[in-house]
Amino acid sequence: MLSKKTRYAFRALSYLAENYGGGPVLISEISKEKKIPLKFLENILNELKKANLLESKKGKGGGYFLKLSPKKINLATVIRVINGPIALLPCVSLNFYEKCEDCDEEICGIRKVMTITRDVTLKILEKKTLYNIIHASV
Amino acid sequence: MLSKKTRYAFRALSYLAENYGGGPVLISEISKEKKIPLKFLENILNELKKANLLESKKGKGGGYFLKLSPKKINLATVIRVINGPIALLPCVSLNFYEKCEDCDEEICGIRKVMTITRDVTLKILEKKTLYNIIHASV
DNA sequence: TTGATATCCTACCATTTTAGTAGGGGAAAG
DNA sequence: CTTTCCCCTACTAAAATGGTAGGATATCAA
Ligand code: FES
Ligand code: FES
Repeated sequence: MLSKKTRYAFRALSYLAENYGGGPVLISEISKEKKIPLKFLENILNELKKANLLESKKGKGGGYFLKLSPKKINLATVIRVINGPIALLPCVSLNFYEKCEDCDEEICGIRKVMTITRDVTLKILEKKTLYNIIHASV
Repeated sequence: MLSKKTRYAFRALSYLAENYGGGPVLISEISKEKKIPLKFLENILNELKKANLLESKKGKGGGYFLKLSPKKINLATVIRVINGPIALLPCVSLNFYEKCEDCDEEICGIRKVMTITRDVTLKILEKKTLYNIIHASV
């Protein structure tokens, strides 16, 4: 399951997506509007910024805004930044690969199934963007 | 990601699947053969038993064995027993549903995408069985 | 150039989950 | 009636989760 933090990230990004092109949005506004603890949200937005999904401006008139168009930010990217691996096993992860101890990848049947699972999951999560989730006719 | 415990469960079940029909298998044998800490494995097998996937016999000649044929135990079931929900969000889970606070399910775009994701994932995990993972031509 | 505004950064903290360990109780076979 | 083996409760260390606190730093505007 995705962490609460990741769900917060999606909610915040939805808000920013809705305001795309409208200048910087205050953390405090997002916090209030989307009911996300302010200091926790601060942290989340900063991580998204470091991952190059957001930009920010300090001082009066400052705030956060999307660096890319909502159509160009897919859900897989967001999950990877905030939540970590999407695959169900480390030995199957594209971005966070780790070898399984005591298990031979060549013949491992569990791994094969999890690879298929990862592929179908990614096919959706990489295709769906912030634009899709704010214009939710799926 | 699946917990280490879940991976242990799969390994243990694979072993039991390979020995299906051959009488009870000792915990200590599985532990040794699959390199799983014995006392931890004890715990895992017991949970699988309570979930009606395994049966056990005490005393000499005892041990654990599959209650059903390997073709009848699918991976989704095992994951649910040991790991919990398969869906990425509680509001999308079929077996562990919980409402999301501060979010309207009717219009929530995130939920819609996660529902699709859950469906394709389940389609695989419910179809693939222990039999598939021990005869791993996928 | 100074003050107000807002993000940035470091560190801390409580609670829960994970990954085990320890030790004995109790059924069954022989 | 003893050995074998599962069953059960309780404990624990370490990590992850879900936050808070407080100040540093950048920017704008009077
Ligand atoms: S190689 Fe990763 S589970 Fe077997
Ligand atoms: S309803 Fe669950 S994320 Fe919106």
